[in-house]
Amino acid sequence: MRLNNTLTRRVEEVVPVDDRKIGMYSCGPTVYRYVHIGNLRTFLLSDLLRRALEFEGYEVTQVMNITDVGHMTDEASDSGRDKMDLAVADEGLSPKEIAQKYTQAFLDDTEAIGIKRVHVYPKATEHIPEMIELTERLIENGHAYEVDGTVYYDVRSFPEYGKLSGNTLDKLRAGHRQELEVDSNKRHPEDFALWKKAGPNRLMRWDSPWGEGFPGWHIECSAMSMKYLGERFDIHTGGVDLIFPHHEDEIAQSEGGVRHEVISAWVHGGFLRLKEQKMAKSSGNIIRIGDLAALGIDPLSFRYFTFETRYRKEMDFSEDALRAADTTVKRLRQRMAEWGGPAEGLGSEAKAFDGRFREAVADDLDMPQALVILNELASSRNVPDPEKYSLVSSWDQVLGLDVERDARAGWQPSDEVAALVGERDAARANKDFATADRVRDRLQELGLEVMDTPEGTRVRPRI
RNA sequence: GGCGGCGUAGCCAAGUGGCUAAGGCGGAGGUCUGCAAAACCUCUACUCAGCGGUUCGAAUCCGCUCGCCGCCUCCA
Repeated sequence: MRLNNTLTRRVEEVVPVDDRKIGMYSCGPTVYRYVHIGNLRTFLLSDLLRRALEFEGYEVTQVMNITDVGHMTDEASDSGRDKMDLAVADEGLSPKEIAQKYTQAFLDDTEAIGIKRVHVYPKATEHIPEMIELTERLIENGHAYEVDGTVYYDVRSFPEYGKLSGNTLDKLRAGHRQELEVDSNKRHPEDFALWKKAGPNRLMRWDSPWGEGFPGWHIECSAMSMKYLGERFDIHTGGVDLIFPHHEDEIAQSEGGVRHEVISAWVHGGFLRLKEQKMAKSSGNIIRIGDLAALGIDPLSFRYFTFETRYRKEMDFSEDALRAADTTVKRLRQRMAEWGGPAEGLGSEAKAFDGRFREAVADDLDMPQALVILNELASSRNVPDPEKYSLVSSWDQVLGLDVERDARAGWQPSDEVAALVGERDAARANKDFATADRVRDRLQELGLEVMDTPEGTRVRPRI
């Protein structure tokens, strides 16, 4: 497996820390609102990567945080409100109920698009002691300082700050965007909070060595990733927007805490744009996966849709393109049903296709290429149908499109349909085409595709 | 202001120095059919935002121009 590593800006071979095992951490959802299909594109990337690694025979342990502590609407000043608190106010539920509601919604949405459950979903609120412990360690190591109940990370104590995003301290200074309100307790404007003192109205608060407060945004990922995957692991995934500051700060915290490199490869997914813009929950420019059902689109077709563009490239969402993907997926399932079932073994042509498919997937998840190979196989005249079936069904370990659905279903006509088919065959035998056409219209009204074969009328559900 | 990305056919989108610029959807024609449908076959960018340059050779490298997007504040 070769992956584009944001840290080195190169495509590199994945070399696991531990032989054939891979530890992988994926930034998860904040559970005070629904996720949209833009978020899901990124979660799909982590699922695809996990499946691709397993396809290559790695034993993957995947961890995804559930962020159930709200972050501030305005991180730069104390005037911002906590997002979880806002949700609580809006919905009249407790923080715990809000978190439960949206965690379940998140799991339902990911399941609908074929995302496998990860191995551990640690919740931020259940790891406050670990975060406090790491914060203490950072203070001991000279990377952090406390002022009035808030603990800050001293970015100048970490010379490698900026290595992920390119936002090194001199660049940050040079490009200071505007007059952001600077917290006067910070030694330097670029310092960020590890632990924050709780204001009087704040709902979610915990005791700490520095008084009552709550964790900073980035510390949960450092604390929880190292708890479940160890202080040295392989891959971290997330959306491009997290590169800075979230992942940059996470590196400073983790490496400052353990004094060595923690994560080998950082993999970031590009945005899904809607109407030429980033899909943002705050602006309401969003579509949820549940909205697709109303369009008659299989949620798994969204999966296929995201495979048409390389994961790290920005892509545009359009209903036309999604419908095209939906048609392709449904046809593929139908062809699988036509191909019948798997073969005993594979011929050399089929093996060559398999090698090409695997190579594409291993090449930094080149799914656009993998889909080309899939299509070429489907229309190849040199590969027997059962071998096509075998290959596509094994590739579905990566694709996750439930390609065998139609083949498995073994659709059976109802008595009514069977009677109509008999009627039509009789009419055609008598060359009574007026009746035959009338019956065909009726079958089509029932949502069926009507095909004449040497064996007579054949029907199947229309896609 | 700093950091980064994109602009390829009606739509989505591969390709990042060299045979005729992938593939999907859509569209057109054909074979088959009583007519259809399905399936299969053929066609659908003399050209890669524009203008210069490097090169024997560029969609691919360099420069400029135009248009668009993201991060730098919560954010997939």
